[in-house]
Amino acid sequence: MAAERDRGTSPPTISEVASEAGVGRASAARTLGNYGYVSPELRERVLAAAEKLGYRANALARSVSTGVSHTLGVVVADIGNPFFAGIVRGISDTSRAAGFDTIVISTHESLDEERGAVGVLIDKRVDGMIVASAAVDLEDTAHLKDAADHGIPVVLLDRTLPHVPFDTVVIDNRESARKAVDLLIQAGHHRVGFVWGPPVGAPVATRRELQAAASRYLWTDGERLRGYLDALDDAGIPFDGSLVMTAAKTEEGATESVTRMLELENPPTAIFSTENDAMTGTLRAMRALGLSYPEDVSLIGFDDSSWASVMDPPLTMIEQPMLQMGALATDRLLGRIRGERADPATHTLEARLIARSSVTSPRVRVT
Amino acid sequence: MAAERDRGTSPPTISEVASEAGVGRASAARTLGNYGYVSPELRERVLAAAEKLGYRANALARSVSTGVSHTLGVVVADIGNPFFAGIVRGISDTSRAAGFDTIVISTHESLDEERGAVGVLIDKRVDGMIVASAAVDLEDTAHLKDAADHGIPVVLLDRTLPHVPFDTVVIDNRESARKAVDLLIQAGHHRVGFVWGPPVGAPVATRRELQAAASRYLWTDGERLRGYLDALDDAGIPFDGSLVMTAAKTEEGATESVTRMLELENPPTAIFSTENDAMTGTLRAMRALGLSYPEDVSLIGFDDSSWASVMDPPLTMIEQPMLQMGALATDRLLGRIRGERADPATHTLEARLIARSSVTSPRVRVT
DNA sequence: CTGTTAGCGCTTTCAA
DNA sequence: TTGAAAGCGCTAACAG
Repeated sequence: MAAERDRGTSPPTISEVASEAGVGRASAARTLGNYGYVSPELRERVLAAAEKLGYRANALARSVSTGVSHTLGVVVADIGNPFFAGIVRGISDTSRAAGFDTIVISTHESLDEERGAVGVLIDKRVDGMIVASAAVDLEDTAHLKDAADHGIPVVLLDRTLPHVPFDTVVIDNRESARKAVDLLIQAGHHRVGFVWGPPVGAPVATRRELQAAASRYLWTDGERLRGYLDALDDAGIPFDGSLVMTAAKTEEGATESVTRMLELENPPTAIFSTENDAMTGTLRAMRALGLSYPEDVSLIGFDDSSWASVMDPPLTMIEQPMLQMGALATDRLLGRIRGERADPATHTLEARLIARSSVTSPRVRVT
Repeated sequence: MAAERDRGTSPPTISEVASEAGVGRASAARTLGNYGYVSPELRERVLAAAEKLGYRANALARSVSTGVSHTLGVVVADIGNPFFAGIVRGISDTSRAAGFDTIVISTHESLDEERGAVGVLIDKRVDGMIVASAAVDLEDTAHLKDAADHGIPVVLLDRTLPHVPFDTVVIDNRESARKAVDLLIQAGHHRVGFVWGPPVGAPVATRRELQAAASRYLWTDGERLRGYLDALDDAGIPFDGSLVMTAAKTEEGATESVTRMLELENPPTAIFSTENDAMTGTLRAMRALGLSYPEDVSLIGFDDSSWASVMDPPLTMIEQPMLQMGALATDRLLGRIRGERADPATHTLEARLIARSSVTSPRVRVT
């Protein structure tokens, strides 16, 4: 039963339209649902009746019948984060154009919340879902497999997962980071700080230890770290654990870490920050120490924004194609929903390094 | 009929669980839906069967029966805009905690898209909706009334609408703007530019003309403009149309307008920008002209961010309580959904002026 | 407590 | 072409 909704005020159903028009339910349904054959004459009467009653199809009931909801699920860590907001904007625009709406859920980077979110999306019978998963290895992906088992296509966004049969859209984190750090090295820097590493707490001593730690955390962060190491290797620069941030991934954590680095006997002459908050944290630390860029330390950051370009001097940044990522992920998902059968593929978009004025040669050290 | 979904792969239904458990459909439904009485023994068997089959309730079917979807609709201009992203984050968090998911739709500030969005949400039988409407007067609100007529509570967010029976959550735009401009005036400024007025194209000559124009555009912008005029009035400073931006509301528009103002014979000594992009556009214009703040021109902007505080010098900004706005709007909506009957009210949250270092006394003019 | 049965609003088969 | 009737998966009266 329809609970205790006002029988009088409740929206008109297709049956009511049918009797108002003096035709059978099926004919009303056919014209209102745009399928099957209806004579122009009946059609007209049904339309008039619908108009008169203010009829609106109940999409839920329709979905129960057809098994199609025209709704997509989107699971991200934090919709308030400009990066994800940009992605969601891309998803939203392209899915809406294709006639799909999106249920967006923020998981606060918690795997448990993510499981709940995916569960709810399955229950609500979304036609597909896009997820930026907090999972790091295969054992954490049962919920995604669950969705797939229910016949719901999944595409992974921003983060890959090993050995998992889903289309995936990411950027070339490792290569972007490598290019950025390489730019710094080419400018003459040998000591470059890395802000936003695996949040293990204490600084890490060996490179092996660091890589092990990285593999237990977010894929993107790990990749950027690998890119950093790649650049160091290419240039034959030895790894120094004291130049890698391992504090909590917050702006404050970044500020503290950078402060510590900058107070080292042999401080970094350049810093690469891998996140928006890592950059603002870095700037805050420098400010407090009375240091300027690029004179005292050269800077490159991730996630370009209008602000980065109006800083004085403007910051050299890596720009992620957020809208494109969202659009491509949606595109792939819609393809699967339409029944495309190709093997799952990983699409890697290129992030662009926007050279501005926060990089220069290191000052000759006065010892 | 369930279209051509694989009968074999299709998710198990409550009937299948029932027969697997060897009980009646109703008992299975009761335990799986957590209602009515079921003996522990049957309950156990049902649960086991459900587990075994990997049963998940079909929320759509449930909604058709109960008339409740546990889904909220959110309609904003642009989910990619950090302001709306913050609001949506607030909505998402508090609604999820109450067991509701959210369908988010971006309308690109188009009334037509908004109408479509509201229509879809009605069709999908959301239990309520929160909308930051692009409507400016009563005639544009038929779609909202439509939702209400369908028994769907609506709460307005960020923008009020006159003579409309909806709960509304906004900030005190006018008063915040007044305070900001007053701060500038108290510092000694008599010529303060206003960036982001009604986009009428050409500069406006009279104050009356300006106000008329403002009333045809976005409510928030109009209010901020009124606050600006209030502050001028309080200080007895005459209105000067050449100090009000009327170009397109983009960063480029702001840059051009500010450039024009700054090249005036008698340029502004302070600028109040009412949007994030208005501020970055302003900074860009100043940079191009070789002007610095606060020496050459004092600055106050709307929508604080991490970046504003790491600028050198840090910018004085007005901070909108985005999360709170979203949370409060959701709270009001959930109240209505629960059946609260109080008269619709407008809740005005306070925006905070964060004084930093972009305001100083005007330089004595060397004529 | 449990099962039978009707019903939610829509789609879709099937015979007329 | 059209209408009757069955079906989607679930809830909820109702009898027992």
